[in-house]
Amino acid sequence: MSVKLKRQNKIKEILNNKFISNHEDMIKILGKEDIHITQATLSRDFAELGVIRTFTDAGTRYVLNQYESGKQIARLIGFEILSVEHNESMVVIRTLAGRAQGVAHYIDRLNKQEIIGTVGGDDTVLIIPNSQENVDKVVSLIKDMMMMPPHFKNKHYQ
Amino acid sequence: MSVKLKRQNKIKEILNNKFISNHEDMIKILGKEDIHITQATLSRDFAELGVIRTFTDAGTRYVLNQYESGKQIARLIGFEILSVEHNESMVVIRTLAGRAQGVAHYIDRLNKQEIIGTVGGDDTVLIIPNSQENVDKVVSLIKDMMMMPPHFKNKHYQ
DNA sequence: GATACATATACATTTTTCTGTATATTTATA
DNA sequence: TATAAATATACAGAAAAATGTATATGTATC
Repeated sequence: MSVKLKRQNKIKEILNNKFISNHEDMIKILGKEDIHITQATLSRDFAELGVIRTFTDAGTRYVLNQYESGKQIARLIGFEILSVEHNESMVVIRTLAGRAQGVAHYIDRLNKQEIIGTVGGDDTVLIIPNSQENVDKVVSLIKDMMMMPPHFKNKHYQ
Repeated sequence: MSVKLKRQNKIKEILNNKFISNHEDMIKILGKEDIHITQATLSRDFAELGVIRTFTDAGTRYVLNQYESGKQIARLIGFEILSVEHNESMVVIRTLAGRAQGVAHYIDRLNKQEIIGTVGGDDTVLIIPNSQENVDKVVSLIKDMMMMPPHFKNKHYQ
């Protein structure tokens, strides 16, 4: 696993510093760094890292997507959350110190109709449901999010 | 893995809502929820979750440690970081949107002598080394941090 | 300090994840 | 839209992680 971790970090570095327009290019560059993988593995790495294709004047370029982080974050977000509680009108999440904004951001991006907004402090996230009736629904949403299975399929870098 | 994830989330919930003073209690409560594990596995779960013992008037109590998050976060950090660059005097980390404060916080807590401070915005962390001479050292530190292997030993919940 | 109680860990096995091969599917180009 | 090029995925084997058993180590109590 540490092998995979190192490889994926190297891939990020290369994406940031070189103009990569297809899998083969990346595989060659990795090869020069003594990292030998097949196109299939790279395809999976791109998916996990949330790599996307952009279309520039100079042609197709693969880059990291700052917003869709792949599913790695989904797997780990549960670890950031310490508790989920609520009263009649809102849901309060306690997180590890310093991680509330990241969690709030992630929840925002779920774009759930039942959530009209979130506020993240240092270790607390406040979630405002769109109605008192939906408080329970929102709690379930959050808990599902925490449990989200790490299995991840490729489906076009989505 | 999803099994482990669910179990660990349940463990967190129980720690938040019950007074757990030893492994056996937790194992029994999990059993009622149809989660059957041995003491050895619980010991490992506690370690991974960063559970600590506190000493209250009512006796020993196991709780989540908001500051020492176990090593799960170490694994997460690498995925949050998109790039690490520097100039003569400082190091700049780009992160996934909304995750810079979490990364900055984590770096702060490494308590490295070579780092005199960090500032986290939304997707950018600025790291101030204690001297221009140490810029490279700090970059290495960050890269090592990203690669940190997820293997984790128990050593008294440290 | 000896004994009992509680927690951590070495080792072997089971389960899950990772990877390559082969191939299907998708995307680009004529 | 036919062909070629590029990427994704099913499947099987390899590698790594998770778990239980047995036991060692650590902690509390007398």
